[in-house]
Amino acid sequence: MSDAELGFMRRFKAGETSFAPGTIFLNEGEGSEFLYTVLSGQGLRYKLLPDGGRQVLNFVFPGDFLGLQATVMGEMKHSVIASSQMRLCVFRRSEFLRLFHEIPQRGYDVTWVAAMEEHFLGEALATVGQAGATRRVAWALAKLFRRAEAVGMVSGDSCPLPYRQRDLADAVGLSLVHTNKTLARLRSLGVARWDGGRLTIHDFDRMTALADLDTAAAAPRPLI
Amino acid sequence: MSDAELGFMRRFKAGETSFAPGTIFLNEGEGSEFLYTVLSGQGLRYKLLPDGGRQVLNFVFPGDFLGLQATVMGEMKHSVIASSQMRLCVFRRSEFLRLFHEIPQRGYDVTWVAAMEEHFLGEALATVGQAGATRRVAWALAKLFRRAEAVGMVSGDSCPLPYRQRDLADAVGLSLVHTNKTLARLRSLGVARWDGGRLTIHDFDRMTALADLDTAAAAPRPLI
DNA sequence: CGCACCCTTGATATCTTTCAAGTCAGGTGG
DNA sequence: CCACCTGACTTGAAAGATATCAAGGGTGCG
Repeated sequence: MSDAELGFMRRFKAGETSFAPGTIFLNEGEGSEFLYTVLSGQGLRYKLLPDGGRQVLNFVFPGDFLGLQATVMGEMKHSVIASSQMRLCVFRRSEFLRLFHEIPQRGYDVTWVAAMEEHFLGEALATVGQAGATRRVAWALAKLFRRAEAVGMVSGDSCPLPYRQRDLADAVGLSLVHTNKTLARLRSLGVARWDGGRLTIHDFDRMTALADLDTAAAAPRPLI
Repeated sequence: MSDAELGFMRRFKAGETSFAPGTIFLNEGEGSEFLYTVLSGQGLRYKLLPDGGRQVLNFVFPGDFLGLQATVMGEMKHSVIASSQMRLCVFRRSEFLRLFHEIPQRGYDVTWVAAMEEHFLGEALATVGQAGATRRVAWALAKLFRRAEAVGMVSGDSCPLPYRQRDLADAVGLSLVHTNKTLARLRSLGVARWDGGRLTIHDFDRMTALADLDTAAAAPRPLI
């Protein structure tokens, strides 16, 4: 880091914070004084629908950058909830515009992150819009596993997965019951199992085949 | 525009170009030497699936910024096709990083656009994932009308809509047949009709109610 | 012990897809 | 001008996938 960068970051960073599981710390429709980078723990981005439904937009992992929408568009367009204990690095929204002026390379990195998020949502939309239940669920589990892998949370063939079946169902656009039955099918096929807060992939090749994903690992993410 | 901005833009802009309906000018999996801003005409962003399916990610309107992914991630993650005759402003990818250094405000605008796109895809995902057929189609038509409105393409209660029913079906994740029947239902309800390349909204209130959208107009978009 | 919350499973209802035809308009060649 | 073709739109009927309803089982916790 250059001196300019260090100087800016000192002003930009407001501190660190921690949230307990179940805490909603960014709220759809509200602004936020802060931006966050996830240091540890996992959560969910989601939207509530007027009719009571919920769509999970993405699973939040360490390294994720949260609150950009509130910063550039004035208010959050989705909410974020902690699913496990989360530790976050806190930044001042008020300094955000200056980031582009003082350390342009970091501004570019923010754009990179936003483009990556856009890419992910496009893939999610294609999966939810076009795939049947098995592929949707397999895709979501494979994605989750890959992301866990990218941040070193995998040990052996399993990783922590502190979510509920309801969360997965709301992510892939299936009912809870059907999601449960689809998970049971994957389990009985010997492809993957999800027990006691951990996801285990027994046959990664078959999993990615079901998910229709290429076998490339997740791209590294710039730190913000 | 400041002098710095003008000087940069002169280097950044490579010219203008035009594509005939049916031309695929950005291709999933390929890089692109250029970035584009749409001057006129309409198109589609879409992804092809290995099994032959297609997901339309968004409808392309004047003012849209295309090719960001190829620039920041090395290759396009979706394709773009012209649905009507399109005129585009062409920029050199090679100068893109310098944009952040030389005119940071424009760098911020790029981030704004990316965040907006992310917001749209989130809303699309929520609609496709949670809503039934009528709401999905009503949502898409209402969105299209709003976007046309924002760029002055609406006259009276109708706007041009140079797409096929298949395009809409692939956008909302329904079969062509079911999309057709849903359109017929909206027509017989007197809410909207889509004929001869034009969309007419007879009852905008009922339309937005069906679509579950708020009544706010689309936000203005920075020019790039 | 009883309550909550989550996961699981079977049966039934609903929605959506698929299949199969048929219409209609524009374009082309005789 | 007409026969023919193609692509897009339309419609009905049957098949298939998913949602909803209902109920039981497990676990942690007050």
